[in-house]
Amino acid sequence: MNFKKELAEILFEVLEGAISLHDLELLIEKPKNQAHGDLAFPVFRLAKIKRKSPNVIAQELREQIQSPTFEKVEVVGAYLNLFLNKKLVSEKVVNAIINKKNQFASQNIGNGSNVTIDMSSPNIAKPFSMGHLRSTVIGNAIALIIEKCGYKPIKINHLGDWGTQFGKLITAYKLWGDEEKVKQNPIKELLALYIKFHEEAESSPSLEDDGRAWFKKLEDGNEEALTLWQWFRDESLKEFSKIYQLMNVEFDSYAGEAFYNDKMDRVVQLLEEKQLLVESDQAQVVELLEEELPPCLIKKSDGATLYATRDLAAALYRKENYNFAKSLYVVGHEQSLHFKQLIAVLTKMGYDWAEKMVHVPFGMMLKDGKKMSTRKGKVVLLEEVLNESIAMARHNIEEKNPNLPNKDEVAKQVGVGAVIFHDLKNNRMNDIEFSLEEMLRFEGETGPYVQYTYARACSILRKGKWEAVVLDHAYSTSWEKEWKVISLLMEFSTAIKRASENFDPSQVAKYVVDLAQAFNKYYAEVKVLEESEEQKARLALVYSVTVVLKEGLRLLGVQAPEEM
RNA sequence: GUCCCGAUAGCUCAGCAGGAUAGAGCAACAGUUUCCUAAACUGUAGGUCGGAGGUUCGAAUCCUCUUCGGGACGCCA
Repeated sequence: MNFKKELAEILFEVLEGAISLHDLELLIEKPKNQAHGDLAFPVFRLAKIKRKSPNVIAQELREQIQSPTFEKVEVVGAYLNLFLNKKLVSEKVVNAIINKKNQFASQNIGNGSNVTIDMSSPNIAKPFSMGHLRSTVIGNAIALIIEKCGYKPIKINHLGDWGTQFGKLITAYKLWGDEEKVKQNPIKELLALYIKFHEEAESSPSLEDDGRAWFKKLEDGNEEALTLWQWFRDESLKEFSKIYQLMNVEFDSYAGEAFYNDKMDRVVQLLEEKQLLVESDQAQVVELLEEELPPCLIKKSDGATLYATRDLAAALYRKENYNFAKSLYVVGHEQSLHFKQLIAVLTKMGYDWAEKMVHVPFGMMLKDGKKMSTRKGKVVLLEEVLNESIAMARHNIEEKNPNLPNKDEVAKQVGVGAVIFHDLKNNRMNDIEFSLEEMLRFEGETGPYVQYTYARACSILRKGKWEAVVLDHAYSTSWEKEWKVISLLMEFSTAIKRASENFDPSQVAKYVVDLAQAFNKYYAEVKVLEESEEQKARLALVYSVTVVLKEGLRLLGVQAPEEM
């Protein structure tokens, strides 16, 4: 159902190859102004080749385009404006959706190949902050979108469960910790200890050395260190799983940094064999001079490993176990240097698959224009935000639809949907200033707006007793009033494809808002349930919209209640 | 200092494989419910697309320079 391609092929024939098929497809555009038709072809390029005025060329072309797909071809200046045959196209689209249901717009670009997605990755013993929300939500949406395009996503929660921070935490716990208090409120207590550590370290820098020493012990298998670490980890995971359940996110693997503890020797060995390891200030590094990057630190002067070491081990492990076609890292953009180094080192090691690794960066969640810092206790907790959002949704239901049967369930879907959608609707590179007010807005370009549109459409179908039978006959409508909605329905697969290629869920979020807006306008203009011979066609349109809105929201990780 | 991002309406942002008059939402103002859920819809107002050059028939979009904001730059992750 790609009419752009169809037009390109017609033009290619007519022009006898003056412009390649590929270029033609790029030149054909979708006019912003509906009065300019559904597709347009600017002929400037031809004017140069043919040495005729653009307007003359356009006039000539108009005569030569003969296809039932286009009901009208107009020339305006140097533009060829084409109008699709509304009846033919609309019925094609609507029937395709009725037949394929949620499989509509599914594609098989990926051919079932594996794509690993490193995402979420919260730090153990720290609260799940708004910052981690972004990686979780973006990663989850990318997984769903690429799956729709025929890839097999493998979601990996690369838990931050290893590193010097645990040495610091153990130090702090041994100095000031209270077992009972930690048991009662693990995350909160551990966070308090972590903050206290950094406060105290300001005046007594030797604490930092103690922290590093404890981490070294942990890495060397010291029993006391390991027991504490295991305890912190278990408690943290319990807390995290509550949030993941709330957001409906699941993982294929929880192999975090600690998982690679026994796999790092091999990396170091490989680097040595390839003579890439250099000593520098008692530390082991890989120089990246030709790449014009700073050196990548592999081992600290005390022999302990670093972030990069673990990520190298993880990359090797993932390649060997999942044989990925692509390996994505949904991690904040402040870490882009790290990933450049990582890929550079792997390339130096001779692994050509390093080029299949992609850092998918995103902007930061800011508070008062500044980065949030766990060390200074400047965090906003995701769980609190989600709960507030759910409460707000619940309040709205009480006000607007008090007879709704499953209020709590719907409040959860709407509240959580609002938070997720708010994160996904804009380009992921934009920094987001944290604002509860913004997040809890349920009007305009928001998740609840789209959900509400879906609920209204579902309501029409219920009352209109719509049954999705496969219809092989024509509808008695001209599809004039429906056209805006139809032309958007056609674009669903394009939006998905773009989102998948650019790892950019906001393409789908924007699409779904556009469709909801178009439908709401239609809803205000046309009374579907009024008896008319056009009703069957209109119900088919409403049904099509519900299918696409629901699927679009699903691809973002947002649920769609049928009533709200 | 080097590198990476960003700058479009009062606010939050679309548009950025160059195309026809730069679009939404929020906020403001004025309206719409005997009729499919008003979490909606309609209308008014709001802009030298940070600045300066360049490429082009055509630039918010591409190139160069520049200003401002954010981030990263070896023993944190």
